[in-house]
Amino acid sequence: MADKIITRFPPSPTGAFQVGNARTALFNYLFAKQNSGSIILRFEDTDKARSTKESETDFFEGLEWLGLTLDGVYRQSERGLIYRRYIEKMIAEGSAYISDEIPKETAAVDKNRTENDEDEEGEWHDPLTGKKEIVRFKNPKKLVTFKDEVRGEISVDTTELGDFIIAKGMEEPLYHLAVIIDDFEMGVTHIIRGEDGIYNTPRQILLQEAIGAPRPAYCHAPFILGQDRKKLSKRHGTGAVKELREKGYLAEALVNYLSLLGWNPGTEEEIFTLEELVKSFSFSGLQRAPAVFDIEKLNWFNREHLKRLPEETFMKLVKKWLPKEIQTLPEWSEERLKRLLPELRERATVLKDLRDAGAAGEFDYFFSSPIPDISTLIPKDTTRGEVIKHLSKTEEFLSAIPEENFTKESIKEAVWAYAGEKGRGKVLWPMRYALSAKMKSPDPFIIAYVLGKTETLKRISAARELLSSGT
RNA sequence: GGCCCUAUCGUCUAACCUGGUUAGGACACGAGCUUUUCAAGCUUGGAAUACGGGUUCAAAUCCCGUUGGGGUCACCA
Repeated sequence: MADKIITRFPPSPTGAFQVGNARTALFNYLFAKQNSGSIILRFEDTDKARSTKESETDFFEGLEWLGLTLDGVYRQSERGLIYRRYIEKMIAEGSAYISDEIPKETAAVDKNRTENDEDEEGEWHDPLTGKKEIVRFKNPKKLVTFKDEVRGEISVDTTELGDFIIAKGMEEPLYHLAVIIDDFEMGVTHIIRGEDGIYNTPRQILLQEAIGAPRPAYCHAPFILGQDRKKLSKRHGTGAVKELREKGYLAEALVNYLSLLGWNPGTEEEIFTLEELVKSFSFSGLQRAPAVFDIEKLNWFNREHLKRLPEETFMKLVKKWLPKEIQTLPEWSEERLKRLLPELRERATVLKDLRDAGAAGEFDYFFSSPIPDISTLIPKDTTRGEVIKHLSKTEEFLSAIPEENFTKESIKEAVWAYAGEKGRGKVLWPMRYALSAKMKSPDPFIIAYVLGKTETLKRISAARELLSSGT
């Protein structure tokens, strides 16, 4: 009987939730769910100086938004007593010892280290380091061989590591120690992380062996890089999950795209829901080389997922993203908005496009009568008299359509033959412009349908009268 | 820099393990069609096995080297 599969997502809350984090969380989630297991969220906040609550919040919100529900939350900062137990035991058993070495005197150095720059080179030293009980690991200095699900067998000689430091105090373990104690205590069976974890693995294995913990399975996924082939960061402008959310990307789209960065399902399918990914995910589809994040492809995924949204869901999003001002326009109505939905869905890449276009007045004419410009109403090579005639003909055709059958198709059908005969530009341009007063817009049939029969006729006749009496 | 990993269109990738494909798909890009306009849509085109050596009847595929890229070398995580 196999043990329950348990994976974990262990971010250090020292910065924003990045897409790289998101993908790691996603893979852990997929693998756990696929095997009816669970996934733990563990904040690795043992570095008190750099950990922040804001960062934690960003991770929580991002994870929730993506729909990755985790099965438990831990903070290493709250587990001091647990670590003490292990550290004391290791010392008692002789696998660790207190080093009386004097701390490095580094307080004055690196003071001008750049803020907020995670890629900064060079060592960082804790200026506050005082006299503490530095605990070192008694390194057995041997060759450690482990299996990585992506790269196969990896062997590393741990001699060079020396008696590395594992704790700054009895309740202050360093990363490696805290990790293996937590993974052991939490029953973690599979460790899926970024490829930077590869070289952490041997020393963690040494530590596991020292405390008698079983060895979990390891899987190291390649990194996600920016267009410059450097690790994705704020510098690229696309790294933060929160930013993508604020631009109106769909969580489904991001999840889908991220899943395909560094992994492939072995088929030519590309559109997946989270549930489908849970079914399809496998370590064997993981790549070995890093992948470059391409916002254009994400855009495509977003459009695809936008198309697939149920109407009610899309309607809610539209109401949320459309500027409030539009919703106070004189002719605003939900029915009209509902008829407009297909058009909005087709034109938007991200939801923010709706907000921007709305703020730019692109949709105003759907909810308030526009004032057309007389000369623009008249196409080239057309006389004012002709336009008046076409407009009144159009009115006549549309009037004949029963209210309940006033659809894009019937509207087009009603005027199409006449427009073909007289010249489409000469008939359709005035019609479209009379309805929208915009140089660019969807076609006149769609606008008329959205406006409804009454309003459409009203606007066309208004334009006609404007021409007849115009200056 | 030492050590490790890696290398197919601009990007994500299939084919590699178990040599024999017109090297396939998607994004992006070009062209055409359609269209009153703008989008969308449809059709279609260009685009890659990093380089150099081997092994073999045959190499994207196996081996070696070069080059490029990534990772890693903390009292950070």
